[in-house]
Amino acid sequence: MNGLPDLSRRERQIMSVIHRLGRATAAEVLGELQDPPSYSAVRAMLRILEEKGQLRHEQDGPRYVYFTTVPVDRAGRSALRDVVATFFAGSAEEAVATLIDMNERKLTGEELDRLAQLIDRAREEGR
Amino acid sequence: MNGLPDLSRRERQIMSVIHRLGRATAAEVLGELQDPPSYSAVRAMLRILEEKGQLRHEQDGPRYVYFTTVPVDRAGRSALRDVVATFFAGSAEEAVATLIDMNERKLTGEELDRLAQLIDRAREEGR
DNA sequence: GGGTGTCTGCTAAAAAATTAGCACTATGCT
DNA sequence: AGCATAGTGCTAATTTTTTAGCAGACACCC
Repeated sequence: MNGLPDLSRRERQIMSVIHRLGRATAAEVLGELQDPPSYSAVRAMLRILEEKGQLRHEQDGPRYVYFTTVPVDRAGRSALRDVVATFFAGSAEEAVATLIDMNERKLTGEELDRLAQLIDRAREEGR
Repeated sequence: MNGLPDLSRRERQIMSVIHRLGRATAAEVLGELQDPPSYSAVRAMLRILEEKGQLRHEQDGPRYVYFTTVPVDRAGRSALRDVVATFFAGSAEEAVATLIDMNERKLTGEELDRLAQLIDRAREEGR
């Protein structure tokens, strides 16, 4: 039922940071963490996440730059699927409605136009 | 940045189950878990989650029925906010588009109609 | 009445996560 | 050359999670 592999607390925090940033060094990850642990701790986590196949790294000069193995859009879908299943009784409609409601003031006219178009297209697909 | 309190792995699994079910006994939670630990383990988790203020319980005859302190819709919003921030660079539009895309075949005409209406209304609000 | 099943309370053990620290290398700078 | 800085590799210790197990209460059924 759960698409994401079971990660521990810090592991998830760190994955979240790297998904946000795209790529990141240990120092950068550290900088993003709210209750920063030691540099060492972060490096250890990165190493473990790499062992678990969640991350990979490239050498950039003297340092490692980490990036996720699963591309962000795929991970995003997976995360949405979980949220919908857990909190919205599997109803994508409810989730979308909530998202729109939450962001009413933030969504621009253009964005809303594009979404309207998207819905139109979905309606046609479903015939 | 993260709305949900930091829970451990099993703790999150269990919270997820209870959010799905609404209310649940230890046995019911156990039944929902994919790689079921012992009954005892589940009970311990429930107790800890209650200590942490995530759950509360009522007595139902001889047994405890647990439910979350944060209502599911509020927790759902929080979860969506996190997902949008982490995987969609903060763009609600992208998240909505992805949700619709993921569910094109699943969303009924009626659901799409309601969403279209919702978007119309949001457009009017934003003026 | 006695046995059986299902619950809680509690405590202790095992496993996993998380952190810290030291040694070593490369790089850049003066 | 010599020094400071910023990295990695590795190992060990600490802390938190996670699990198991036993004892007692309560209900139910034969």
